[in-house]
Amino acid sequence: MSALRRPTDAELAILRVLWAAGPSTVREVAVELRRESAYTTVLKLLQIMADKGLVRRDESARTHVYRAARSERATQRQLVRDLADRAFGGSAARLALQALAARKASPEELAEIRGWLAEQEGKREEAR
Amino acid sequence: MSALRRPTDAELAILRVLWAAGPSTVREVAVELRRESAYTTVLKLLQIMADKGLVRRDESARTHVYRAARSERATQRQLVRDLADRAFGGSAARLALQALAARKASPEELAEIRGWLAEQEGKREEAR
DNA sequence: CGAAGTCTGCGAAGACCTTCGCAATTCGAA
DNA sequence: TTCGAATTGCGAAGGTCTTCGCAGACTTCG
Repeated sequence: MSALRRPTDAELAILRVLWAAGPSTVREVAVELRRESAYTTVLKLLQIMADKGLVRRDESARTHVYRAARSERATQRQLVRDLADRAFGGSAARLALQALAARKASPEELAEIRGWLAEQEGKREEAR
Repeated sequence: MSALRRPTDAELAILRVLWAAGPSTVREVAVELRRESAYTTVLKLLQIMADKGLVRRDESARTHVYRAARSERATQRQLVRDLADRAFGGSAARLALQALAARKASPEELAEIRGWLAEQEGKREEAR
């Protein structure tokens, strides 16, 4: 149970399915990834992920049901922190700036960022 | 020469040294990473990285000198895009927001973000 | 009941990553 | 020139990741 390691690529692909679809059987996940992986590959990965603690397994029925152990949010944060440490000297803000420069943001996303900035302003006001 | 793969952890650690120190010998890199890797490990990694095209090797002297093939900026962008694709549905802006939420930004960094937002405003004005 | 289909567990193969010891070569100093 | 130190190249070992075939158990349906 090495809970601290970041999910691998294949694991993340499976987690994405689980986050989007909720608790799922092996078959459901495999169907969602059909072009990418054979059924037994998905099964094996889910078993390994259960060992690692990345997913929880409900074995009450013959056909097991898996769900993500951590939320998409929490996992994203972990990945962001990890990347910030490995490639941005620990600065998540510099990572954010590179992200903004790397790809165009939609107007909605820009609005969200503006909102977040305004929130920070508010906090600074309070702190005076 | 599989130029498209992202650098591994150990490779990134070496690249960080090369970006910070400029072109360096194996020994210089190894000294910088002394607690983490033996000399021959660094050597082997640099050789592999040269094969992959991650670093360039100057062999004109007996002691070879290595330098990063791509800038820190460009590599950061690649990593950000990669993470956006793997964990944020391709949206770099959502990645940026998670990054901002994940760790406190310094006032300077906040100012940079404000500046970037202002720049976006300018572009939208022009587009009218 | 019996056949066909589905599911899990097992094990193994191949790819990559990271590590490092050892041998051969070269350089520099005594 | 000869010896010791430094450097490169080689190859192998051990780990993880990803893949999948196959066997055995269970279910369903005719």
